[in-house]
Amino acid sequence: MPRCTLATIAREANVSVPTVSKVLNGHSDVAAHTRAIIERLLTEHGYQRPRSPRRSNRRGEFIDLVINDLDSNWGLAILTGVEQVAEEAGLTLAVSAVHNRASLTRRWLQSLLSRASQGAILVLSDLDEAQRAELARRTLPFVLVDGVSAPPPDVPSVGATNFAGGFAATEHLIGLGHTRIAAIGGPESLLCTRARVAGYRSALEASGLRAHRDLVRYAPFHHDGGLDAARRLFALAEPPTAIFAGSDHLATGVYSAARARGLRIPEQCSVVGFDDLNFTPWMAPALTTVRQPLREMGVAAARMLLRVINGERLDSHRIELATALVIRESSGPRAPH
Amino acid sequence: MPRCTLATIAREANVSVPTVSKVLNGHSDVAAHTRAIIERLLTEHGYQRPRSPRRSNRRGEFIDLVINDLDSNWGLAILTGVEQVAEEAGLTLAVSAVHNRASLTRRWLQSLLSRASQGAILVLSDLDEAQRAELARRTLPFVLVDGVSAPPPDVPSVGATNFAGGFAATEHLIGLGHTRIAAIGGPESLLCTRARVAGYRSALEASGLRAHRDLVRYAPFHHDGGLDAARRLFALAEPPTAIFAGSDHLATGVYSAARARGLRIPEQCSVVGFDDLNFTPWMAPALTTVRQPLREMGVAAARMLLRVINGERLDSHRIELATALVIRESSGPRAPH
DNA sequence: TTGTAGGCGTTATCAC
DNA sequence: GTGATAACGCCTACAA
Repeated sequence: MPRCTLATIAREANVSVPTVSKVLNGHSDVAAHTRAIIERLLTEHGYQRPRSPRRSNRRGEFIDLVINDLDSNWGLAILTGVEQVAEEAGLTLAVSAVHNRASLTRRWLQSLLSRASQGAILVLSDLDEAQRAELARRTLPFVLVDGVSAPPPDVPSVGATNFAGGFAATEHLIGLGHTRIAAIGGPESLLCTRARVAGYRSALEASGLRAHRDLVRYAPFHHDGGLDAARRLFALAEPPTAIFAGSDHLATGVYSAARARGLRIPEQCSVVGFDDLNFTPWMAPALTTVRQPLREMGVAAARMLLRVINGERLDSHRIELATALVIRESSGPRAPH
Repeated sequence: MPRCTLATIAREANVSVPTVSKVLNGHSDVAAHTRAIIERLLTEHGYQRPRSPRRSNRRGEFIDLVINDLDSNWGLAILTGVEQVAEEAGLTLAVSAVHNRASLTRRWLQSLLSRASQGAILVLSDLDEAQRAELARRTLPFVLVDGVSAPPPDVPSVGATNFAGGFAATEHLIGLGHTRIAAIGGPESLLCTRARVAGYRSALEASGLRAHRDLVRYAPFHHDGGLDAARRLFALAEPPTAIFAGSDHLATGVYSAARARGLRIPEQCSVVGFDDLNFTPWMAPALTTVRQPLREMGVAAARMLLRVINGERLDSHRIELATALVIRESSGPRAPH
């Protein structure tokens, strides 16, 4: 059987070859109906582009940024970095949020395909196999930032040294004399959460301590998540004397829970956060936290994307930027009990 | 002689009517040579468009958001609101930052014109006369959010009740017994700053107090701006017992200055901020501030833009959303001195 | 009837 | 030559 070419598809779809080419390249001048038929045929035949890309499509001057959730000022720092690089490269940045909703992801992908985007950066959101295949057919490059799950080795991705961050935070607390140290991670499904908690466990084990099951919690990345988890921790028969929160927003919840229970930070409970968002120095007490270079992560992801777009080789498909413990006032020696 | 129509031109140029139409509307898919011929004929015949414009150019599916400075999480809330509306309307949102630089503004405008943007929302940034004219020629609508200067009456704009906010904040402090109340505004050139400070003055006057010159300062909207201004205020022979800061970020600077001088908030100095960003409840003490519905402002601006794009009439060219004083812990009665 | 948008084929061209 | 793509302009449908 001969290799499937555009001509094959065109014949079956009763259109001209250029029309198929247009669908493949996301041009807008194809009727939605026609496009659907052609896309189906392309999938059915498992069409593969020739490896050496043809005269490359220098059409739109866009790149896309998809952030799962724009509401947290977490994403802003990344956005800022991406915007800067896009601006320098003379590319327009299209921003969207998908709020963990599959329908929005599909919609975004659809709009991306019918536009002339050169590539996409996905933050804390992920695509399923079919969606990846669709992008691959179009040879639309994408880069993951803090992907949901471990990305396939051939997908470029950017992250922070979450494991090392979790380790450093916990080690710091151990060094202050704490032995009952709790962890509140973000959603358990997230790669970054798992790495941070793994770092936490590892630090405990390295000191001969054990992570008691009750002391590890998972909660959504916001104040109320932290509040709720910390409440339960404080209600334990043997409450922790220190808490490693997997994000600064979670840490604000821990503060609220401590305050509600009349616990003073750090005298009665030390707290360490993660992210180092810009308000942490002004919290009271100022939050000890693991700094994550979010803006730089955005810059790195955007530069990576540009390299892929320009057909340059990546030195590495995975970049992890260093985290650093920032010690402020919310962590202190364990109180003699 | 019959009136000159596109058909006349088309016949003479040996092209179809749609092709002439495309030249007239600046579409790109006409060869330069053909376009030149047609443009010459159009000029020679003195072609006039009919007065009632036909279905106008529904070109790209974009709208643009230009934020002067993305770095502050101030803009994030607005961005979120705009994104939501754009998504609902099936439009892609292009985001850029211009950092108060004229060159970047020019570049952005250039890219906007060469793209297929349907319109733009400008946040805390402004266009000069020529730039406005350029947009008008293309009939590209735009909406201002918190414009730099008072917008011309025919330009749609969205803001908050800054005057009322400044008034409420100051009245609150007066009610607590303060008489030496300082204000730290943002940059003096900004409309929102002037309105907030005017509200402050007005409240003082309404209570028979006077705004001493030394007690009104202007500083850039960030921590260090507030720190610097507050330092100078505390160094006065008669320092203020309360400070109204024109933004929450400025207020964080006031906190730092107070701490550095050993002043307790609110016992020795009350502080009121402006914006109610998401971290203010976790500051210590929790910041009393004037809430500004930033997200809703983004929504309102985007909806306004859509109406203009669709040729609908606006009920009003100026929308001001209400501010509200949120009393927390950073404001308290004047200490007996 | 005039003008416009969308859709798609024709042609030229390019890389192999 | 062959596969794929960019450029261009006509046809059709439709809106005023």
